[in-house]
Amino acid sequence: MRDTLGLIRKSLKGLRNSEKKVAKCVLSDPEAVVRSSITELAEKAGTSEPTVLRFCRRLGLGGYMELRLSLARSLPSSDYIFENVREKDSIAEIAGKILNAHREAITHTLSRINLDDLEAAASELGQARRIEFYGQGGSAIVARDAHHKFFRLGIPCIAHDDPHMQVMSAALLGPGDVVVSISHTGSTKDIIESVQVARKTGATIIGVLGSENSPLSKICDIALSVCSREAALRLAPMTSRLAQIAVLDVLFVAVAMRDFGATRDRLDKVKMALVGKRY
Amino acid sequence: MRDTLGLIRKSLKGLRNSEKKVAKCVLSDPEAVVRSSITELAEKAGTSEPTVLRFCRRLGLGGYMELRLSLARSLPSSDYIFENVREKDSIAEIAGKILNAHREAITHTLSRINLDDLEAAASELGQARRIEFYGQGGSAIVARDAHHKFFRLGIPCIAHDDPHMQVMSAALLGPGDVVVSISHTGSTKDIIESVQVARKTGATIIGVLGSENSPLSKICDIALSVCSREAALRLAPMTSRLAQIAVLDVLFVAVAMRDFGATRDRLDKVKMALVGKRY
DNA sequence: CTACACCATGTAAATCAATAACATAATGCG
DNA sequence: CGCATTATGTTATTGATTTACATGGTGTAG
Repeated sequence: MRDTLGLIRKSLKGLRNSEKKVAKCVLSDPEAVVRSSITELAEKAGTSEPTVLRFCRRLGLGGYMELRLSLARSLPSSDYIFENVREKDSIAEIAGKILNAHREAITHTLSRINLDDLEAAASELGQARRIEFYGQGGSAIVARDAHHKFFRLGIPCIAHDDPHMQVMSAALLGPGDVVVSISHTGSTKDIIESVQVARKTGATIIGVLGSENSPLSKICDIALSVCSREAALRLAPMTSRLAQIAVLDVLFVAVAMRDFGATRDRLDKVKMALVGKRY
Repeated sequence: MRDTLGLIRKSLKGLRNSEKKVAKCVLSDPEAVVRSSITELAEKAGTSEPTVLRFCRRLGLGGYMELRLSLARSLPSSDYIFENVREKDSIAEIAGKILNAHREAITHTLSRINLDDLEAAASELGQARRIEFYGQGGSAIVARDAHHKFFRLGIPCIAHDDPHMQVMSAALLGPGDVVVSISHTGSTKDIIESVQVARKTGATIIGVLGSENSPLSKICDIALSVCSREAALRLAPMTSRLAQIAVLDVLFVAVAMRDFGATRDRLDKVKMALVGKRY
């Protein structure tokens, strides 16, 4: 785990009081720490150098230098992260801004996501008798992508974007079945209706959502929110889509790893089937 | 410009001989520099500390510390980048590995992609009378995603994953039309056939591909290759898919920025149309 | 061809930051 | 209430980075 900020957040409770002051200081302005000496940070945190050092050690780092280096790495590597794309931007600038926003979204998702929920979701999916992925519009693409991965695991899967198909299919589910509802806003009427129908049947509902508090998050058994500051611009939800796909990748791999022997066989079969389609 | 390695490469010719030795050393193993003291680097480069320092200054950096920090930032931020997911991995480890692989893929795509090609592709797409996105299997998802973005720009678009629809549709194209062919392997027969048909009509072919030298790349007018070391594991092409989506995001934004006034109106209309679908 | 000058590079010394060792203050428990 | 233990700060040491200076080489002009 190289995500230093996430590591600090997780370690917070196990820290001494004055070390906590250091942690707060680092979290509030990591950028500054990279530029500061240990003396400066100690002063800013209202404590002493050895305390800062002890803080580093407790994080599992060798020393203060390592903290700086480690922070420098996990920090957005660019000046223009949250800067919007402008009309006069060159293609190089646009590429830089967009791809950095994407990278940033993934970084944030990694550091913010609730691992217990992730674990629980993987467990549910691994035992599922049947998985249905629901998504509308842009999220339909995420749903399809998820379907395209999970069917390889030998679990009956389907992705539905048609709301009618969703409710009809949802009505036929039961305990042991899992619905993965994908939504950027978490307030799309159609999805919410489909989920409500599925819920009544006793199926487990997992949400892959773009925002923390939404109507949909409240009716999911497990709600996974990706970080979506939807940075670079307001053109279309791009970064959150990428983050959602990434989260489903993680779930897919986690499920695949539950019984890797069997998975490997199936994946090989899938691969072999495709050979004839290529030159 | 935070891309320190790029900066070093560009500065190479303006350097003194012994400074060049330092530069070579840094370029050959930047990772090591982050962990080294100035003395170690000087020794490795067969020169002295002050030379290393002068090298830093010539790069516009304050000192050796800044070089280390700066390198740490521009380097891929993970230890386990190319490490495979293992069966016994915890969910936290899996998430770390997968998301880092994704981030890595985006970073590499950003640093490797040919900006002239990207520019040319954006220009073609911006002037296109009609855009068709072709992709099979996993790439069909990328094609759909692209369609889902580009149609907002008011350009007639379609995504086809059915090979029959592809060839039929391709046969009806002509000069001024653009085909975006998406393929991970670049050797899928169906796509290649569709592209060949489209080519004969005089349509422009843009390829968004996973590998550099493939049959498909040879018959594209513009071939954009994403970096796809398909890091974490062999389960399914995940990182390259993400990178392909990211590249299409960049193209979408670049095209959108060509006439931002008109684009903004259209995007607003799209957004307004969705309002009634939400709570 | 030689000598002077300047530029590149290395050596040695000084400074400053990072860490270790130690001392003191605070807190908890018997 | 006092002792013990732990948290924190002070001082000292070490080791890194940087500066100042000296040497050696190279190019040019006399």
